[in-house]
Amino acid sequence: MSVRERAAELLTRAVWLQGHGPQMIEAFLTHGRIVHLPTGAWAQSEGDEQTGLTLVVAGAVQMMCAAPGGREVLFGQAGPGVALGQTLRFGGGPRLVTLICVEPSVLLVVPDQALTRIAGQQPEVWQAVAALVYLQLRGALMIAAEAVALPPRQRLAARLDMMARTGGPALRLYQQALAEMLGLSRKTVNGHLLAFQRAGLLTLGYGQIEVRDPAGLRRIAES
Amino acid sequence: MSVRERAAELLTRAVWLQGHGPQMIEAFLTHGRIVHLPTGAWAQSEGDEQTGLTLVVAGAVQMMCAAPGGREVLFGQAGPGVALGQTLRFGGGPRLVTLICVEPSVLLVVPDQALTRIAGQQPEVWQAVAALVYLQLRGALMIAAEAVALPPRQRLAARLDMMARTGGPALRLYQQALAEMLGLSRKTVNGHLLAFQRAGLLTLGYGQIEVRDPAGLRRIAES
DNA sequence: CGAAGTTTGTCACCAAGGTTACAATTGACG
DNA sequence: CGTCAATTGTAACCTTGGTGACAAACTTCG
Repeated sequence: MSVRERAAELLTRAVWLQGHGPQMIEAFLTHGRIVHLPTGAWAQSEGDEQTGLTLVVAGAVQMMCAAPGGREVLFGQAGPGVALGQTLRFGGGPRLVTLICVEPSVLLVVPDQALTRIAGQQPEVWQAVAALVYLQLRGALMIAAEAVALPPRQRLAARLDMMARTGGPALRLYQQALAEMLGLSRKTVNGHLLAFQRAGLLTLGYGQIEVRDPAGLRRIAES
Repeated sequence: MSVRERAAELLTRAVWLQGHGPQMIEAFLTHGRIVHLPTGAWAQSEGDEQTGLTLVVAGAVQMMCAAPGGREVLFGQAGPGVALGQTLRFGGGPRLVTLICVEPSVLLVVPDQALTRIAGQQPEVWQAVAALVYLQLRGALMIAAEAVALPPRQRLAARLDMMARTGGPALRLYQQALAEMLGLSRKTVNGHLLAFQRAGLLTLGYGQIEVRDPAGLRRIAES
């Protein structure tokens, strides 16, 4: 399957595009650009194309955002099918999220200008972008609630469950990264992960976590 | 000044409405509804008007959202001028945020149907709503980053600075509520607040915190 | 196959917040 | 004006995570 076909399939499944016809997907593919990036590369770092819409087609990216004091904080990791929308025309200000590839990745990038061009033919594109932003708001609130309300053990379980639901049971991420995005130390995360493994909830590997019992994790998260 | 005039003034200042003419504000006031709510009342709890746009005109509301396990988590408090947009037509799903009045409050509520009616005459209303959602996304990410990256003391300072910036230096909230939305115990919050007061950064009162040195708080948050 | 770098598992010590409880204020309401 | 409920200030004890460091296991290059 070609990269383009893969992107089209992911867009077809996207929740935020339901209700829009295939010509919208066609427009994204036509006016957007497929970029291949190596591990460690930053997405959305080229001049005036800093904002727009980005779809992860293959690979995985870490999502970072700015915290008080200019720090960049890792708050999540996204695999194929995840899209991010950020645009200056909605409220302006700098880019909210920075993407960094944690493995060689393929992205579909649709810059603001391209969205404007698309809007010339299909004004509903803004509704689609708005729906995407709304989805992101939901995700961000989820993360905030998780961080504020849950103690470390529950927070870890909740996040693993969430990631397994969106990206499949085999999670490819390092314990260090997992610790960072939960605001915990690696030691603490490692300790709980080992306990979860002993309980049969998951299997640990090198740079990999295989979730075996999502329901069990959810039970822990809610305890 | 009448409630309606007050609402109009707040909307005129709203960042997410910049670029839209006064007829948009007029539309909100005409198709929306002014509601007076007592302390403890829930906003947006009436049948099919559960989603839409809400503007706090007077008073103060607590913002809660759902955490894993069906818990409701307090994550912020909003005063006059703050608006929340949530609509089923952007991605669907249940309401993201629940509002509860912490004092007698006046809200301008513009339900989904009203927005649809407005859109009949002014399709740009969806762009305004999208801009509002984008603002909320920024806020939610800020809270998430704060919770994940900052230790308790810095987190408290950062939040106080943020609240003072949006709602003025005299904050009307209880230490218990402040502790909840930061994910800390009241004892910890109280301890740091007393330390801040000794350092001359703020003054404590009964159900009130008066920020005197925002720059000092920011310095602590970034340390 | 072997070496270098990275990731994971583990330790001891320490600091910091959580829990529970109680007194002292303050505000609200009758 | 007085009572009651809520909020704030404070204490002792304890659990828990953070820090820094190190060995073992795994990848990935050469």
